[in-house]
Amino acid sequence: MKPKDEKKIRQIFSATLKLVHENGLAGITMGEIAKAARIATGTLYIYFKNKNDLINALFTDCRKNAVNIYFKNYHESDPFKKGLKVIWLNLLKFRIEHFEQAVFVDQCHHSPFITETTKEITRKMIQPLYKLVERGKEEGLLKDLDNTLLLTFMVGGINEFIKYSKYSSKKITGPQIEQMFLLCWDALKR
Amino acid sequence: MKPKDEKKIRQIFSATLKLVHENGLAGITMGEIAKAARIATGTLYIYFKNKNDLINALFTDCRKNAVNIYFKNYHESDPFKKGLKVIWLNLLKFRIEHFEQAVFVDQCHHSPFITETTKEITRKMIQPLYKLVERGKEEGLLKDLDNTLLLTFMVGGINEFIKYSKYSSKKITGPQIEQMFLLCWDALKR
DNA sequence: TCATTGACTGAATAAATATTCATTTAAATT
DNA sequence: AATTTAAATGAATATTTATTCAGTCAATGA
Repeated sequence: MKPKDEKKIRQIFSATLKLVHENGLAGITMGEIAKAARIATGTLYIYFKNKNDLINALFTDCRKNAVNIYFKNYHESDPFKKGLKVIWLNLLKFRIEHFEQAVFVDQCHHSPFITETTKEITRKMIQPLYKLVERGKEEGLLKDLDNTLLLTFMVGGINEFIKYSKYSSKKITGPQIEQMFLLCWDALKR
Repeated sequence: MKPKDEKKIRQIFSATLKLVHENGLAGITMGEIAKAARIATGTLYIYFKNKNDLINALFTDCRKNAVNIYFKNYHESDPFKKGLKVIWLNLLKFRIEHFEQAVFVDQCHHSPFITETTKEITRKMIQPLYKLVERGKEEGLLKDLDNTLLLTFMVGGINEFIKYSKYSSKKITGPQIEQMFLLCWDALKR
């Protein structure tokens, strides 16, 4: 028998991400996805029960990718500020390199495709970041405010800047990255 | 003859915003919009040539609403920090009260509906904010960095925090607002 | 009051899109 | 090499959705 080609799933996923980035969730059809993935429309239905399933599977996949990367190279033993910067850079890098995923995930949050259970994944994902901020407060290095407040400021600045840089197709430079972290740190530090 | 009912346009707009907030751009149909606006499907086509036109008109309307509000109560003669806070509060308040518009506009940026010319509106809209930041730098109060960098950090924190608060349906409190501005100011100030 | 005009309706039609399925193809097993 | 099994195809079908239109209604001006 012929086995399923696991590579096809990657093809389908990246075709979908590309199309959603260009046209949004509102602008994708199964036909176009298949074409972009260089397979027949019917083949999509071998790998996914239907459009809904495909989108939900891709959403879950994106979230997994993201969470795997956040804590890369972070060691509890590092001094707090250094550790924070490692994670902050991971967040930044991931968002720059996988902007398509960010666009897709954002759109999914208001869409008829994603189920409430799938959304739940996102909430679980950010738990470790809460711990990080908690540590910073315990060490007296961060402002003693809502974790959410601190985290959203940390993430919001990154997200917004990358959005603008992508829309105006300007590359982000090394010095800009340093400056961004400075802004972030000045905001959060006690 | 019977005149067009201008109130209907508002009905159509707010029905569309409501539906997009719930189901995203991918989840709206002309039929549902009509139903939510309590009119017949055909009537939509009296006010708008087609779906595309409706969406573009709504987009333009949203942008106008936003820009009208940003500089409310701001006087050049106010000291910089006070003026900044006025505008910052306007941004915040608008985003909280018209979150549906924010979701809609965001989704439109990656959609097959919105034309490049319509998007141009957004770019023009933020020009006055650049001037504001420029003033802060001239007065030596803000960090001497990219305007875009400063602005995106100012806006990004707001947007992200509101997003989280809406998704978890937690009301934003007065003290939180003060704390948010503190974070923002600490980030931007020299 | 009546005639005219254009808004308004919603069922009918057209167009777009998701999904199925008969057939073909390719890998694995005997 | 022959047989089996499931993947792969893409045209056909089903479904959903945008758009039209013939008929009705309501405001206006003569």
